[in-house]
Amino acid sequence: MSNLTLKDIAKTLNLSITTVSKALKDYPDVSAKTKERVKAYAKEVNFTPNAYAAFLRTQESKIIGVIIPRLNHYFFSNVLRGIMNAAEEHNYMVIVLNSEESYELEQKQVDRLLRQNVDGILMSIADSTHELDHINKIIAQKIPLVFFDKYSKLSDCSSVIINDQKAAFAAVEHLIRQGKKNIAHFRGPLLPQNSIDRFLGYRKALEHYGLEYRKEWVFRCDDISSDEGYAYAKTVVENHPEIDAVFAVADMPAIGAIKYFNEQKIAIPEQIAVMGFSNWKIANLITPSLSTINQPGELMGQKAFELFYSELQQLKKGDTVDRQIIELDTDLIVRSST
Amino acid sequence: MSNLTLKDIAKTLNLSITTVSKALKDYPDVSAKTKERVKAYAKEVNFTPNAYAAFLRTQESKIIGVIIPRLNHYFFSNVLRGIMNAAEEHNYMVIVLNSEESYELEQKQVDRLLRQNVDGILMSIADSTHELDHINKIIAQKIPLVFFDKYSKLSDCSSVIINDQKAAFAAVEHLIRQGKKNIAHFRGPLLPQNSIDRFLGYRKALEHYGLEYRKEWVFRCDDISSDEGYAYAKTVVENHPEIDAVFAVADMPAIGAIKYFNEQKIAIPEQIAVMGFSNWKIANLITPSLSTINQPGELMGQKAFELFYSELQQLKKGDTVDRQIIELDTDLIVRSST
DNA sequence: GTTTCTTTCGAAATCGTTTTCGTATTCTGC
DNA sequence: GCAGAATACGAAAACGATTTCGAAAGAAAC
Repeated sequence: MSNLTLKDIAKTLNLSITTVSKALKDYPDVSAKTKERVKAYAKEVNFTPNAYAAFLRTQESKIIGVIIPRLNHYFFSNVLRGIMNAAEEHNYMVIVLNSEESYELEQKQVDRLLRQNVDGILMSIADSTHELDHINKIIAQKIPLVFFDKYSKLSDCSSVIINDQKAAFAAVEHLIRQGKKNIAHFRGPLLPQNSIDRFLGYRKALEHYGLEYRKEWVFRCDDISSDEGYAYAKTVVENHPEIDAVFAVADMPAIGAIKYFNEQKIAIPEQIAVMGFSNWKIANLITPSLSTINQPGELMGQKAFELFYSELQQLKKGDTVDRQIIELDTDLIVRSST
Repeated sequence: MSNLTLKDIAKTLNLSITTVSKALKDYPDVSAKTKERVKAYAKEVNFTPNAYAAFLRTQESKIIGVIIPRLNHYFFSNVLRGIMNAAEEHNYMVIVLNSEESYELEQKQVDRLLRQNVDGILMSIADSTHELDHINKIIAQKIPLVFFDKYSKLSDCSSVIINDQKAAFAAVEHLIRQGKKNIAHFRGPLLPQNSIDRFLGYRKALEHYGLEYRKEWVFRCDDISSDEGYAYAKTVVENHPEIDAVFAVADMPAIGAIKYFNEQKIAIPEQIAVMGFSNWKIANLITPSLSTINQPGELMGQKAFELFYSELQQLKKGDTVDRQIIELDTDLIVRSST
């Protein structure tokens, strides 16, 4: 019942362990008849080779590690789902670790995964990660590494990303086309590339449409929280009444802003329009529903796994791995807030 | 550099593999001097024993499996976080699998975990799970099993749960104390115990406060979605104008209802009050903010891991395991929707 | 000086699988 | 009937750590 071994099968079938193992793996030097017999019995008793013993020889754990900065974020949950479904198809297990956006924790989690001898690592870099020793350690060990969403421009690894700058441009362009002229930006923290790129997309759109960029209309959300959005919305209303639209780095600050505007009975989008980024589930549930940019989370996870898998195959063949960067399309989702 | 072994250490220190292994594990039959030498060197070269080789002897994988019905649910994300943090403290890795609320998939995932030789399984049963063969398989293999949130009344396992009935009672009691007399219930599907218990709590509260239970005021949300809440809110307004409060089985249907009431300019909570269940992040962000029952997700995850760990220790000592059921407290969160 | 007891170490078996290499048997062609 | 090739199987050595058991060396006791 509980986990029988090759030895057990060999004994009952009066064969050697070797032959049983080879029969199950379709080695050419086992007769068709014996193969049949072994496979039939193996299926009957529901035999599965012990993963740990197998590892000792093959050095393949059939496990990948995933490090994400935040567990309870809708977007990352979706990515995780995409990864897990793709992994399942290829019979891979997924160990999930959490960096909590902390550089130190991220280093530690990388170490844990390396110790576990995972076959590959998929990760989204923490906002606070400023050095890449741990990343280089992975690369040095020749373990496939794939970034998703938040990557490092400094190390050339396979990545699945979106074009944040282009997406932000589209978002702001939409606001402009709705007739908005004084568009504020609730930007993210200074470090992660996404936050920078979205800010650059904002600037680029203003420039492209001949609108003036004003530093005092940019507010920084370090935690990307709804509270920050709420607070800045208050600042906007009280100190910058000329502002007629807000483009936020993420849905959370946008929703916080909407909450404040709702409370103040400020008409959205007539008096002030609000644009988010990410298309969290919640975006469609608030009143007014939030216009935003859709990030394809599940697809991103799936592609990330596929990149890992292809790198692994190349490594096994001894080829040099060619690292790819896949840029996924985003969609402008227009709802009632713009 | 990359993963040296006991053999390597033994060679450089001119000791046997045995002695090195024992020194690292503080066996009494190694001299203090040798222990020092070995440990110092091991730390210097950052040695960590190969988990797979160790497993072959100890049969301990230091990995637990977690099966959750939905990955991108705020509540389960929080539970996962609690599990992962607790696991990390005890140097355990976590393999996460997804049942998508499907009985078939749940069975498959259990099989995968058993094949992986995890040291324990923590799971929340899928809504559609109606048989327990896979559960019994786990128990038969003497692998610690802990349920969280959604458990099975039929198999006695350690569980971490909330008292859904009591919590629902408190929610409805609150509505009654606010002066509401005609309280509808958007209940969940027929199968999972939570949904049943919340419904029973609703009935009990009505009964306790001398209000009539009316079957036609109970609406079933099979998907526990906001769309269902929205649709039923419409039904309520159009067909049951006497209803002055809604208690929903979860935040999602409650939010859907609020969306509809907002659109119809029905005053919340004056004309109709709305009560959710779970306290998702979103509950505090909509307008009006949603009163709800707080479920302590992270704590639940932490406790679930601890139950597993204590069962494991008992098993290792050869004791009979005593299975516990931990009931966590919920809080009534009163916001603007009631 | 002989015996007994500690202390400290190492040889070797083990976990379950994979894979190399060797051997026994049958088959082919002449 | 025989060399040579093809076919079918098994013995045994890995993989890396753990643990049992035995043995050497020194200390203690008489």
